[in-house]
Amino acid sequence: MSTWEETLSQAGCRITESRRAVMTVLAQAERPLVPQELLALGLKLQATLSLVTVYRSLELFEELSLVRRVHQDTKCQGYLLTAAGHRHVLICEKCGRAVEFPGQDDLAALIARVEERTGYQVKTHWLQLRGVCAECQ
Amino acid sequence: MSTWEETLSQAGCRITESRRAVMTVLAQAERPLVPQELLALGLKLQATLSLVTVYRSLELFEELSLVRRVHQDTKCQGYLLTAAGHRHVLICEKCGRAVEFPGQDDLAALIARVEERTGYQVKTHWLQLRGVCAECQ
DNA sequence: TTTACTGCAAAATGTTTGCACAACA
DNA sequence: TGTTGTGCAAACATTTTGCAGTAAA
Repeated sequence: MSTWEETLSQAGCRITESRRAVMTVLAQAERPLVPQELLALGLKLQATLSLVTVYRSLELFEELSLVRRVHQDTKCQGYLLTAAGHRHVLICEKCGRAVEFPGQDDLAALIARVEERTGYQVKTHWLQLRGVCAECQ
Repeated sequence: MSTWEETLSQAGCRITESRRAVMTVLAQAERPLVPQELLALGLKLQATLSLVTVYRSLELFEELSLVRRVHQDTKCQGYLLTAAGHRHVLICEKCGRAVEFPGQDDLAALIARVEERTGYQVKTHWLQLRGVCAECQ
């Protein structure tokens, strides 16, 4: 039983073919996929998969922190499997390939300075980088 | 003639009452506003303003870097006036009030490290903080 | 007076919901 | 066997487009 299946079980949710299809597609993806893409690829694994179920699966997975949404200029509905402990995303602007990297410590100083200057109390942060991957350079 | 009007003129665009309304509303806003909100507030300044025009104005303004889109968990269509030279946004999770702050230098070291580790060539970055503003604490 | 801009209506997209049936535990 | 989950259809929300009239320059 894989990690995500355990997470689902422990949350009282069932392991279904549809959810397995969505998860498998996400696990094989190198770039953020939108619901429509997930449906198209998922249909190869589960012939009766529907867009509605993709949406509902993503909602559940996001709640359980199994996947994360990636926001980009034009589309904000790309989903990526969550890499444990890692927080930030770097996306290739040519092929869309995404990698995650850790980095919360690097921002501590910056955040402290911003808090002092603005009077805000910073709770969460969100950093996203865009560039060109090794193969597309 | 204000700065945004000059920018529009130089781009060969006209200064219209509708665009003036949208810009005025944005200038007075303390938090990101979505098209619907811009319409509602803009109607007080320009009685014939339409949602279509709000969308078209925002598209133009964004192209000219007069406004920027702010992405949040639930909505990604909030617009904010661009503060010259400043890059990052900090939003209060209680009242929505947003402030911008400079900060590109702080990330240079982090970016250099990520480039080395991933092989990517980083072009742009995007940092957004969420917290509680002084008044909401 | 020219032509960029606007509003309307409608189309195109994207997302959510109600409901009866299916299938996981 | 009892729910939870699914697919369908339809509702809903959001964004875009075609077009004729309007108003900036």
